[in-house]
Amino acid sequence: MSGASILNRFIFKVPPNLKTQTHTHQAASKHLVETILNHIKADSLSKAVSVLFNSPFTFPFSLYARLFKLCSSNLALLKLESHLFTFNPSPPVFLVNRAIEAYGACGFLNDAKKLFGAMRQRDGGSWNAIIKACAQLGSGEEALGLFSDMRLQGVCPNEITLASVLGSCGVVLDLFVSRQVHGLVLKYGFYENVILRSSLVDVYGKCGDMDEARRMFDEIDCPNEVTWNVIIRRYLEVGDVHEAVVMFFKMFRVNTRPLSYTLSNALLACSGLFALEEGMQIHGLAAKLSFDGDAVVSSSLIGMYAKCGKVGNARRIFDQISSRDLICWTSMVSAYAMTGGTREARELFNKMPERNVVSWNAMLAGYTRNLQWEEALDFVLLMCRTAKPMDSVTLGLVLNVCAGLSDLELGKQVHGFIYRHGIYSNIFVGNALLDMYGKCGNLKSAGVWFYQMSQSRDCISWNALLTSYARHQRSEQAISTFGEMQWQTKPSEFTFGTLLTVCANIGAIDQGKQIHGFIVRNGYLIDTVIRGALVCMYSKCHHLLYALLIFREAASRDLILWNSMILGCCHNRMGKEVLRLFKFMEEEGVQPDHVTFRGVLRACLSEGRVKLGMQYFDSMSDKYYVMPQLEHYECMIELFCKFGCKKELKQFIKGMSCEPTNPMLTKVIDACREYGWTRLGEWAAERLKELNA
DNA sequence: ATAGGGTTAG
Repeated sequence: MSGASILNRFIFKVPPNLKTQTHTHQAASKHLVETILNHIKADSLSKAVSVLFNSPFTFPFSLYARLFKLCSSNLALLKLESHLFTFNPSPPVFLVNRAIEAYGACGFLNDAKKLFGAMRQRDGGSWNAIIKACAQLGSGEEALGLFSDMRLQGVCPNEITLASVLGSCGVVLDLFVSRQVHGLVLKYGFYENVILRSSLVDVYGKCGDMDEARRMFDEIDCPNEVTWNVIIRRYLEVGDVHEAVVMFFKMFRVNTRPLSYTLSNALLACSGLFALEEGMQIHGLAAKLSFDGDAVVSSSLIGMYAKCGKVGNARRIFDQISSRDLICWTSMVSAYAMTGGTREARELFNKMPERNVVSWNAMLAGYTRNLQWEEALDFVLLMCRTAKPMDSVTLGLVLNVCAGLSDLELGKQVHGFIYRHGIYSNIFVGNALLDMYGKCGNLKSAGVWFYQMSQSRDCISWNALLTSYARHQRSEQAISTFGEMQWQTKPSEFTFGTLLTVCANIGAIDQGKQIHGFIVRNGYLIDTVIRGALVCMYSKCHHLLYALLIFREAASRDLILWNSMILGCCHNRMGKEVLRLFKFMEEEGVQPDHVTFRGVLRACLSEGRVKLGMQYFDSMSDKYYVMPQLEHYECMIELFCKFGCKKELKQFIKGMSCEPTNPMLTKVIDACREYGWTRLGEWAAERLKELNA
């Protein structure tokens, strides 16, 4: 559509001379202005413009100006502009400025630029209009270039210019240029302007310099609601979620009414902290300030409650929204999907009045989050069949599905698609691709791809590579990757969990200790995952005392940590310790699982406690509702064989709820030969023959 | 006549 507006202007014949306009025209014009105004009032802009367009004479400039401000569609804008120029070959500069602004607001940067370029006379407003259009349509460099042209031509920037220029700095993210513009704000004496000061807070924050942003903020005497919104949003974006919440409550203390978006940002911060209590407090404040039913606030409330696991609350909010938009619906679908309720999510998804990529992604993310790979694949196929638009998030999720299904072929196809569409520079997609190759066991492709994304790696990329090595027994490579990683990025808690497990698997006590030291020296938080991995590493390396020490230091112990300690003792043949630990665990009220019982039964085996072993085995299903698995049956059979308990063995193996396996029967046959239990031995041999027939 | 901020999905 570029150039259409210019063309339009020349297609029209020479405009009639205004002086020849008759009185009847003027009367008709007056009537038509009323009609147009009525259409504007009734929100039917296209009708208003149509009436104007079909009138063979000009209208008051103020009417054109008003319509330019309202114009939201390309078609209406074209008509408006061509009508204006048809009857007014050189309209006043301010009106052309309005036209440029209108093109900018509609996203037609090319038309805005052409109009600006064709102007014979310009004022500061023309420059402001074009700079703003460039800044808001993401052409920050161009906006800054225009600003420099403007100054070269001797046009003096005013406050409005500098506001747009700061907007461009926020697009370009250049701290150096931002400081220069900051200097201009001071030089021209606009420093008392709250909008410019807020923009400075905004720009420094966007460039990631929160210290400078905060200094700017603190210098403002009367920050308004936008200023507060900016500082809270920026803290949220740089990940200082805590400060975001603190600032939010500070805003209340100075009696500033928050914007709906500010409530949203504060709620987002709470979601990041899983801070249900603060979130509910904000919910209360929102209600008091009569924001209930507001779509923006409600969407964020739904997100916050879902993140904190309270889907019921989220649903109640959803039901109370006065007019639900697409985002409300998507938030609710996502709330169900992310808390395990993919069925409810799908039902709601099917009922949505309209959907966009985000809605489809939210649903797909639900399936992948809950490891429902088949459902996820069906959903992707549905998206393909119905030609739904996809974006980089969709593709990342599709790669997760490939990884979950270990479907290397499908993964390669997606890789091809990504390559053809040039989306590979997206870090999320890049990492998903790396993860896919790693999980599918194609370490060579993972390595090649990792090399190719060398310009754009982050911590997640390194972790993905490290985990692939760890998972496929390339322990030394995993450890050396950790060394290389530190040249490019800071390791995360996740990295240590994987690395310590690697050290545990190969008994690399020296490296394990080094990593432990690294964690402590660099002040990382030892969460339950790292603690469990440390316990596991030290006990697998036969440093049981260290393991116990770390276990004891834990403020709270979850099932995983108990299991690590129990299995660690098992590994060191400390059966008595295992049985004691299990008693303590029961006392703390932690529910054991099948892993716990693997340790407990192994302890009974090493301690020769046949009776106790039987009691624990029975208690699994009777008391703890843990289904015995093959490993538990195997352990019991070994227990009976080792200690020569013929009667118990016979009763156990014949009463099993599953068929005895090959190794189980072999073990029984060996035992029978050793103890001379001929009949049981014959029975077992017979079963083994049947099994292998 | 013209300025700043901003909700959802991984």
